[in-house]
Amino acid sequence: MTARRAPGSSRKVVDHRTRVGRERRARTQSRIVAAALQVYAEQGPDAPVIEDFIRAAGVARGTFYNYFKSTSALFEATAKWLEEDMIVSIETEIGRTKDPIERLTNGVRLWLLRASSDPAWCSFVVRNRRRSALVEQTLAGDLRGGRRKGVFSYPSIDVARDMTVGTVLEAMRRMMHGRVPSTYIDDVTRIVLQGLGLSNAAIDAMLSRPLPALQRPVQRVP
Amino acid sequence: MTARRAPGSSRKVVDHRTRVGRERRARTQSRIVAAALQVYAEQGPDAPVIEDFIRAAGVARGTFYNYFKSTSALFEATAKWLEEDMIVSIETEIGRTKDPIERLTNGVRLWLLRASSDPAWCSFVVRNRRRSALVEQTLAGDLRGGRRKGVFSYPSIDVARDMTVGTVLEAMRRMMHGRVPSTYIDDVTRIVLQGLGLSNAAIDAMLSRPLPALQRPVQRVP
Amino acid sequence: MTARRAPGSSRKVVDHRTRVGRERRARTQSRIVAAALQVYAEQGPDAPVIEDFIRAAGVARGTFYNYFKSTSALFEATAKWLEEDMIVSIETEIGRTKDPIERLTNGVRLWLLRASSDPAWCSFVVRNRRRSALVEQTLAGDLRGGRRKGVFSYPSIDVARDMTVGTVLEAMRRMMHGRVPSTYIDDVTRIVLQGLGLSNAAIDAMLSRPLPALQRPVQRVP
Amino acid sequence: MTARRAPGSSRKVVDHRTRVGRERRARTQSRIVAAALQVYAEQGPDAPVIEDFIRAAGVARGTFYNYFKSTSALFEATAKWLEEDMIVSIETEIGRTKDPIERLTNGVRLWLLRASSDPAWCSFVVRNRRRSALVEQTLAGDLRGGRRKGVFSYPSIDVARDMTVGTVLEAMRRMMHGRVPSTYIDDVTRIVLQGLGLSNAAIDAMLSRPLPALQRPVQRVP
DNA sequence: TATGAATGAGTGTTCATTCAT
DNA sequence: CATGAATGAACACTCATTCAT
Repeated sequence: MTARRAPGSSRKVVDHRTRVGRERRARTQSRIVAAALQVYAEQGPDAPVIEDFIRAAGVARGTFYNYFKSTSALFEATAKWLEEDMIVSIETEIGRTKDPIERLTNGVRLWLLRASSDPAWCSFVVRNRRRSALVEQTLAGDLRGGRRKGVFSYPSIDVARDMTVGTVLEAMRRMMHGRVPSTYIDDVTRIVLQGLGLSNAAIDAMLSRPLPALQRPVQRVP
Repeated sequence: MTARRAPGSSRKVVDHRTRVGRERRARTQSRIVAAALQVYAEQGPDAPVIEDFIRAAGVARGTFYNYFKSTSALFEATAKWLEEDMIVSIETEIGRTKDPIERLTNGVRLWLLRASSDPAWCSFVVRNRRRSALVEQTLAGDLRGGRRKGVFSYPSIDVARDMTVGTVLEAMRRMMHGRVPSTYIDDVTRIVLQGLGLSNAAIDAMLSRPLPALQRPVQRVP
Repeated sequence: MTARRAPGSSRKVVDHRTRVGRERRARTQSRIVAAALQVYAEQGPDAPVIEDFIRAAGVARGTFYNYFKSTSALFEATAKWLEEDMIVSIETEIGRTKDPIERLTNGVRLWLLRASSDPAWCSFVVRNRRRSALVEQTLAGDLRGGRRKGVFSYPSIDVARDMTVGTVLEAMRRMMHGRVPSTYIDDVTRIVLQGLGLSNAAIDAMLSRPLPALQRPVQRVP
Repeated sequence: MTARRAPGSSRKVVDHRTRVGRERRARTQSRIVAAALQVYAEQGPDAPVIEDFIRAAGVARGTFYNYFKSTSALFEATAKWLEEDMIVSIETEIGRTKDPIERLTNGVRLWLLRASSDPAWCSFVVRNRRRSALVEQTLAGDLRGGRRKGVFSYPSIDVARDMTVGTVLEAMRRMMHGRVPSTYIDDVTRIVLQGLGLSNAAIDAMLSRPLPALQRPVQRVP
């Protein structure tokens, strides 16, 4: 019996409209964030203006403000998405590993691998002042774990963290500005491990293990 | 009104005026640069506006443009002066030292000492994207020297430089955002030396040497 | 898909659809106008934006434009409906009365009564710059009638109208911004009548008569 | 001895510069406020946009914001200046008069005279929602005084005020939209006084007195 | 040379209106 | 018809730079 339902307002139609609308909405939002990532990568966090974002995303000014209350809201959203993406991209790989030394080694390698294969991501991370809390926690855990096992040796956890993060960031800066030799990623990893007090033999052993490939495509938007 | 001036006295007066004028000019320019350093330290390189500079320096808008063609010219001048100041401040101390390991050790220690005692300088250096060519050259020389002596051991000069600079910058960032323990500077130096392959005994020996004090006052303008 | 429809049944279905559609159409239009009245009352005639109207009415943006060509069309419609509503609400009561003094007295009283019991209406009327032609005509007729009977006495019809309308509007403004004593409505009526030249005795006589209640519910939409 | 004073920075010169600057500043501010009054008179308080103000004043956008932080700040300034101007213009005349009935009579007459001779002022006052506190106080004082003398008779001070203000505002609205007969101002005053309970004889006596001319030029800006 | 009033291009944000679904 | 995503003209406000005094 269809008489109950007012003509033109069937539930199916509404659902379809809602679904299509939501999909389009999600797609546009993704377009804007993806474009913003590129823009931020090229210009840094302060320089770009709205015009840059909407031109890159191919949307109208008004459309932008349908999705983000302000330019700083866009930056937050981009950074947030990036953080979540990092979690998925990297933690997926090293999540199965329990050995903190191996985790840290492969974490640094995969991080730099991504930086070299995804310049926009690399540039955004370098230029963005805020660091991901989750990454910090993971790193601190591995640093402590490696020390507890008697493999890492450093004056304080803060200093160990500063050396690791600082070196990786500086390496990313170098990648941003030109090509690096094919051994560069392993070289950086090696000097970080050396800074953490690993013996040469242990470093060689760690680096001889195969690096798990980043399984998920690098370019992806929510 | 020039009729008042006795014939023949013109040159003397001009000389006096010129001299006084030059001195005043230099003084005003210094005021602006010194104020700008504070402003950049507080706000970073992108945020401040002309109003901030002239308010901090206590000059009028027009006066500003008598000394600097544009705001970016002010930034250049500030960065240039800072670089020259660094050369004087640091190189003065380690210039007498010939041993590259000692030079690098004390260079890092003095650099961090200055960062902790001069927050404006620290903040400016961290936030400024450009690196001083002179510092890079000096550092590279010492890194190569230490390796030639068989004390440093690193995969490549680039990586050694990235680790050293990255660690120091990250340490400065930490200093910017809060207090650090009194051992922090030596801890950072220690992990850098460890990253460069120094043995623990050698590190202890280096750090037990007294640190030459920064002899010149830290706050000084051209 | 039209193949489903049995031959010959088309008209009936269309009729049903048309009727239901018309009813729904009228209902939606009423919803929008009623909501708009509230919005105008709260924010005045210039401040509200489309978003306010559609949120208050619970319809989509597109739906709004199915019923009103523009926002100013909505304002016109709201004002027009209000005028028609006033006619019904007030004229219904005093329409039976022939004595112009009694008509004017009760007109003012009922008008103020409505203003005090229907803040949205009051606010809209006060803030709306346009005056209803019908009210003006009715008022002018009663003012002339009262003078012809020798009861009203004023310098000119324009001035009499300005005093009456101005006083009532100012009273409404007062009601909008706070509470008034229970005698306020009769006090306002009294001073208007005094301004029109009525004797104290005549005023007392007029105000002692019972005020016919507003018979139709105040909140009603076309 | 002039040697103490640095060349080119003599006190006289500085003073002159300061004085000239201040004068220019005051002149520009006046230009903007005067132009704004015209604009508000033509368009009301909500409609005009920055463009209207700067075109009317003949200044650049930036100049506007050198003087007023926002458009609402301009409105406040204009209203404030107008209030102060009203005080000078009207109170100057009736300030000498002590009799509250005469004060109120001439106050209403002068007010309406100004309204008819200064359309911009009239329009601004009518369209501006805020009322001057000083005018309200003065009016209330006179209304109470007249009643104390047994000349005014009204149900309550609020109602007397509403009738007086409402009538005058409605009269001003009429003036805004077209010409009025030469007797109009006295007619309005007459009906207000009648509304306040004055006898016809007393009204005639009051209106037969000569009206003190507005002595200060009407168009003037701070 | 010092001053600060004036300038206008540039930018962020709003909002009425359109239109594909 | 109902929906709500997309649009872009319009607007408020900023700020580096110029220039008359």
